[in-house]
Amino acid sequence: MSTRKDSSQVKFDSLEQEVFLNLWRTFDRLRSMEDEVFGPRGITSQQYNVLRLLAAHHPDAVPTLTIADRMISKAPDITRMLDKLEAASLIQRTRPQENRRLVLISITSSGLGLLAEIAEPLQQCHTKQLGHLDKQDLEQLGSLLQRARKPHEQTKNPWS
Amino acid sequence: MSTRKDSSQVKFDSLEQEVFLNLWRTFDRLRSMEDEVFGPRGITSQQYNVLRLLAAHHPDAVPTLTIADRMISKAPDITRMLDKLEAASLIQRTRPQENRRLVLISITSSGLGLLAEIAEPLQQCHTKQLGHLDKQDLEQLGSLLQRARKPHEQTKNPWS
DNA sequence: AGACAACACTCGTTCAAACAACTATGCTTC
DNA sequence: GAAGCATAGTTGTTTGAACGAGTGTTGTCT
Repeated sequence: MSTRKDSSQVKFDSLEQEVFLNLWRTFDRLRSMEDEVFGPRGITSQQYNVLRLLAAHHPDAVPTLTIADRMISKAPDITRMLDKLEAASLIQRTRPQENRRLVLISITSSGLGLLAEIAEPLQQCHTKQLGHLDKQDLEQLGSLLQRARKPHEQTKNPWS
Repeated sequence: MSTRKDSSQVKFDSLEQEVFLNLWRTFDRLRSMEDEVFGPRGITSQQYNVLRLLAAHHPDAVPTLTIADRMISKAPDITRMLDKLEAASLIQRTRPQENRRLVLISITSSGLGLLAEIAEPLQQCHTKQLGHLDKQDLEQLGSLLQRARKPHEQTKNPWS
């Protein structure tokens, strides 16, 4: 049945499948570690990444759908996600006079404060996640991941 | 602000963070491709992996929580997930006389049929996902992913 | 034998994700 | 300058995930 070595208990149908399951498993483990940082602060990792994006543009504001495009994982319900961030006073929305279709989003000082507060424990988490790999391994892993998804990327996102 | 090269539009706080975001992004892209295979068949990728696990043990049955342990991504609500598979007649449950705490799960012939039916389009999907990488790249990526999560694995799962 | 702890799930509730249909605004073209 | 189309978000609804409290079963200890 399997074309792979039988020393493993799990049989994979192909090397590609095995790599994908490895990817899934590894992501799930590392994500659950991040969730332990974000959860107690009342935000999700997706929300955190919105805040980071807005902080990078601060003090400029960013249109709603531009945020959705730049999300790491695609977010079809960006509106409700921003609703929660606005309710928590971490972001604010404005409708510019010159184009009332747009809704511009900007981070508040509370949002910046939360980012500052979360920076250190998050960096500790990242070190715990991947600190056991050396620089060369990390760069190689990052490079392979980029090459793996390259044919499946949409145009003009900031993920080279 | 960034300790990394500024050629990229996105600033990363650390190499570890950059790799994690790469992992997330790549997983999200590849997963959405798989979902296109599973979605029309009415199952999720998690459900598919339960069926695969059961097929590997067939004709033996597997206790509910053993399945939950072996899932790729952890599944706290395994019961309701199995409910759906049972409602679709893909699995069946039995309570053994000798230990009525257990609920043993086994795959039905319908379940095996679905697996057989899905095998080819899924393999095509895997090839589309990662077929552009050669064998050496795939093995290296798989190996790096395993090493990345190694310190965070619970005991005795089948993921070496 | 009865109490109690451990085990294996199950159920209730709340919360987020997904997809599609809809509203509001601006642009174009005749 | 009204009709039609494109743009930019929003809302409705359905579905799945998450967390914890609760139920039935068995083993253990005195």
